[in-house]
Amino acid sequence: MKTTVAFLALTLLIRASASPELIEEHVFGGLPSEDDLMVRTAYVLDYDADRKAPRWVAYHLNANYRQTPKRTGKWSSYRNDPDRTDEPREADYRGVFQDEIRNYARGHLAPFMISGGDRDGDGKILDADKDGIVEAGDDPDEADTVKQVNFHSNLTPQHHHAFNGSGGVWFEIEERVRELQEEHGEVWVFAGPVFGPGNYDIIGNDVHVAPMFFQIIIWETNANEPDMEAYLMPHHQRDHGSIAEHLVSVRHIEAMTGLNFFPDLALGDAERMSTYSEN
DNA sequence: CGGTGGCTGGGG
DNA sequence: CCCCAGCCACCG
Repeated sequence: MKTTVAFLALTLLIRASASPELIEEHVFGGLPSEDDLMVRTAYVLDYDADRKAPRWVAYHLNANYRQTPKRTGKWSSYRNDPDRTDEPREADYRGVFQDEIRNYARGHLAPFMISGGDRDGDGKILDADKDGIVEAGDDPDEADTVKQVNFHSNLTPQHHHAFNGSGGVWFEIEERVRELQEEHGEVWVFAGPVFGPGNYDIIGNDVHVAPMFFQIIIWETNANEPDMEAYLMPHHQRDHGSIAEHLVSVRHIEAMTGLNFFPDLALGDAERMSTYSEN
């Protein structure tokens, strides 16, 4: 038993230490949980195999990373995660989108728009002219970064017309992320589903549909005073009003999810309890 | 399996 | 018009 625990601890340690600099970059203030970490070039997530969904995803975003190839062709294809076998698959979503009520599409948690930029520091990006074709001057080394963001482990069922698609509240929160990135230069984001006690809609082979989702957007005003907006959004609600109506405290999201945000930061109650307003 | 191309829809 | 979020059929 002791050796099993030691082995598990060692395994987690090795996984985490494989890319400590990426965890440091993407996960603001420390890991909210540490069950099944997956470290990718553009994002980090903690996977919940029982629900076939991430507990959370985290990413750092700046103007550089927004330089993605056009989302078309191979850059728009969803792919199976080569490092998992217990993730949702394309077949799990089959026919669901056509259902008027259960109009679920595959929604990115770490969005496509963060998957670009010069990550290896060679001065080149994948597709400067956004035509979707790798050509002379492009950096093919950045192709994996784009493909990773389209892995099924980073996708969950999201109601397209009421939530994920244009006009939906998730779509508008992602617009808010872009807006804050442009305003402050760089932001950090946590996003994920909220499962409480109770029953959930299930699609395909035991893929759980979250009844709510959260996003926390963080930026730095100075080294020790992060500013942030935390949102909690119902999944099935077409008329969602202003996104400001969904602002909550980080403590609220922690209570709903069991996660522990910013464990490495000495944040006072003011930061954790406040509800932040737009502008 | 990966790649191509055409489609829906809201908003600026 | 473009952007962004998605869908599907079809082909090698």
